[in-house]
Amino acid sequence: MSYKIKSRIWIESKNKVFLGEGRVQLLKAIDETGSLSKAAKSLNISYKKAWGLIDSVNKSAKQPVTINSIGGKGGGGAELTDYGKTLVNAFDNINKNCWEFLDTQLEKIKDL
Amino acid sequence: MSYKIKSRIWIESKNKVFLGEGRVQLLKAIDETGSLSKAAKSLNISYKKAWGLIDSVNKSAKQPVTINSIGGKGGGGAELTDYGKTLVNAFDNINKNCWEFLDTQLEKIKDL
DNA sequence: ATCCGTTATATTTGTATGGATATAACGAAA
DNA sequence: TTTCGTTATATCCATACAAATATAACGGAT
Repeated sequence: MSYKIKSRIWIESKNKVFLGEGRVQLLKAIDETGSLSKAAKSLNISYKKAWGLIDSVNKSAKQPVTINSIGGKGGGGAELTDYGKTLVNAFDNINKNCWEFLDTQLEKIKDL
Repeated sequence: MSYKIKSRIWIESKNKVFLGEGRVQLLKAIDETGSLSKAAKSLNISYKKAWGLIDSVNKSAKQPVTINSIGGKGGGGAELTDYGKTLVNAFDNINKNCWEFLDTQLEKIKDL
């Protein structure tokens, strides 16, 4: 029975949360489904919460992270921009590196 | 206007939270004040919450982390064991290292 | 012109976490 | 044996956050 080190990391911009694990998960789901409502369903979160999250992301981002369209073919949709994909990849990379780093730190407590 | 990377880490044992930043803060306050109720006051949390936290810590720890006494001189009190001090130091060290590590990762997003 | 499924938004409802409060048990000291 | 301040515990209450619901706006396709 050994210990595990868990972590949550997030990026802040102007002292407000910009990107975290939940937001990145949502951005990935938007990329996969092409729609904010479908992405919310796939993550079992309410549309309202999902909308608030990407609204917040887009408002504090330097460039658009998603492009949301109302009406038209299929009623509209949402897509991840290239900039959004870059951010998602960068966050995932940092997060994965953090996990690996913390695994090395486990040595310090495994015998306590 | 640059980004900041924030983090919260915690240690789990048997899939339950064992030590996190809040618990470590509380353990430090117990060490400083000699009492659980005083420690709770100093952190502006309720006694109930504080009691639940250290009860949880002690229940999942391999050795006692605090020793709580009821009655007697001063009504009783709580003190951090040597084992508890070791845990607090180990957690603080890992947490600090994590912050430093994440600072190095900032480079990857600072131009995004 | 109508329909459709989506984004966008407000309002109401539900829930879970912590706070406030009350009280018992305890044991050394006076 | 009474006092004292603490730990331990239960119960009730408040408040913040998310869920559920409702509805408007939109624009391409039919």
